[in-house]
Amino acid sequence: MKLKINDTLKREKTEFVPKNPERVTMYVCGPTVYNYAHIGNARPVVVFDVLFRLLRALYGEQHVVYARNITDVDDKINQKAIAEGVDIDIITSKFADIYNADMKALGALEPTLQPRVTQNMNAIVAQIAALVRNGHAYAAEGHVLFDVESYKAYGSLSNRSLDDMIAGARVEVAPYKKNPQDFVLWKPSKPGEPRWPSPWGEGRPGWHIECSAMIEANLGLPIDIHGGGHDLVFPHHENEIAQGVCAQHGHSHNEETYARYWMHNGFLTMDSEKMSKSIGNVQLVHELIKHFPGEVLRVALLSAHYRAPLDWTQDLLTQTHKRLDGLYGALRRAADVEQVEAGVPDAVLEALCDDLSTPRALAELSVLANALETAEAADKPRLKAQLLAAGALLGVLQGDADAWFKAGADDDLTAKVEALLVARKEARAAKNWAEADRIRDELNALNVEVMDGPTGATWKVKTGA
RNA sequence: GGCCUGAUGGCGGAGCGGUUACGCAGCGGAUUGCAAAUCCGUGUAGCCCGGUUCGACUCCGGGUCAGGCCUCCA
Repeated sequence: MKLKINDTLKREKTEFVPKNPERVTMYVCGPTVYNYAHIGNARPVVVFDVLFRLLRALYGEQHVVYARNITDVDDKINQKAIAEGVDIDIITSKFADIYNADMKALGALEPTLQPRVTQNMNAIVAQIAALVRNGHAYAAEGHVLFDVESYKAYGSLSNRSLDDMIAGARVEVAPYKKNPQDFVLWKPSKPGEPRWPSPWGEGRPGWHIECSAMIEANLGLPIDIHGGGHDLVFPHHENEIAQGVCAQHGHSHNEETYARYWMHNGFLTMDSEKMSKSIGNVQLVHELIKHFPGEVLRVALLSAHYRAPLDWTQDLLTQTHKRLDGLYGALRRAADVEQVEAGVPDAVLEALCDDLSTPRALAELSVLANALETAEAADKPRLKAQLLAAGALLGVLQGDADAWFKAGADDDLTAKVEALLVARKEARAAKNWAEADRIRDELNALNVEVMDGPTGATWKVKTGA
C-alpha cells in the first residue's frame, strides 16, 4: 500500500518514496529537558509514534530508523541549574528520564536513537566549520552567524521572503549581524555557564544547529521525514534546512538534500484557549497520567487529524474513555476466543496511509469491534486478531481487557466486589430479587457496575463523567 | 502588514460531486426478574453569497468568522 503524506515544503499531499527502503529515516524534534512535558508536547510524540509504527509495518521493523533528540544545552537549563546550584546534567538527566517515562505511559515506542546535544558537540562544531568554509557563515565578536543572504532558497519552507521577515522583525538587531535575519550558530558562554571548545572560542551552540548537526551525524543526509510541531516551521526548521543544505560540500541550494518530506502537527488548545503559563491552563502529562489511563490520553490525541487543531477538554477525555471501554468491552467478551494470526485490515491501513488519518483508523476499530460482537463463532478468531493487529498499529488495545475495566480498583475493593457478587449470585439463584438489587445498589455505591452475562456476572469500575 | 490553517448534525470527528462514516449523548425496540452491557433501528448536518453542473457538504470565485505563525514555544 502506498503511503501519502502532506509535505509542508511541497505544500501538497504526495506519495512517500523513501530514498532507501532498506533504511527509512525519520527525525522529530524532541524536548528541551528542564521541566515536565505538557500535553501539547505529547502530540507530536504520539502522532509520529503512529507514523513510526506504520513505517515499520510497511518497510519492516529493521528498516526504519527514528531519531528524536534531547536538547540538553539551553538557556533555561542553565538558569535552572544555577537556581538550584547543581550541574546541568543533574537537571537534564532527571527531566529526560521523566520525559521518557511519561511518553512511554502514552504508549510511545522508544525511538531508535535519542541523540543529545552534549554528546554531539564534535558534530555540531564540524557542521559550523563546514558552513564557514563554504562561505555561508561568519564569525563576529565570538559568535558565528549564518549568512541568510548566501542561501537563496532561504524562506522556502515557511514561504516567506527575506523582505517579509525584515518587515515583520520585532527583535533588536545585534550590531555584529550583517543581516537582521542572520541567526546564531555558536555563541560565547556567559561566566558560570557550561562551555565547549571551538575554533571561535569557548562557547555553546545555537538552537537550530543542534538538530541539523545531529541529523547529519546520526542519520546521514538526506533524511526521509522530518517532523515537529507547526510552530517550528519558522524559524527552527527553516534554519535547519539552510544549515543542513549549505554545510554539504558543493551543495546545489536544493532543500531536498537535507530532508525529503516535512510534516508538522497542529496545536492543542485548552478549552479553546491557547495553553500558556499566564492563563494557568498548562496540563502536564505527568499529572494527567495520574488521573487517566495513558491510552485515553493517547487516543484523545489521535482523535483529530494530526494537522488539525485539537481542543483539549474534559468532555473529550470522557468521550474517549467511553469509546475505549466499548473497544475493550468487545475484546473482553471475546476473551475466550481462540488466538490466531491476522494482518491489519486494509481499511485501517488505507486510513493511515492517507496522510496518517488516525480519526478514520479509529473509526475502523469501532467497525471491527462491532463485527466481532455480531460475528458467527467461526469468524470471531479472525476478527479478534484483526482488531488487535489494527490496535497494535495505532499503539492501543494491547492491554488485558479485563484489567482495563478494573484498573481503578485496588485489591481491597476487588475482594469486596467479588464477595458481593457471590452473595448476589446466590440471591438471584433463589429469585430473591430484592436482595439481589440491594447488593447491586451497594456495588453501585462503590462505583462498580455489574454486567450480567450468560456465563455469569462481570464488573467494572465506572468511567467517570 | 506578510504567511498559513480551519468553519460539518446536541458534542467530537471523517470520507465523498448523486448511495450508512465512526464515536459520545438522546430516542424507539430486542434482550434482561428489573437493570447494566450487547444488538437492531433512529437525526430533513454541512458559515454566507455567487458560479460550474442534470445534480455540490464535496469543485471554482468572493465574503464573514475563528485560530496559528512572523519572538523562546509541540
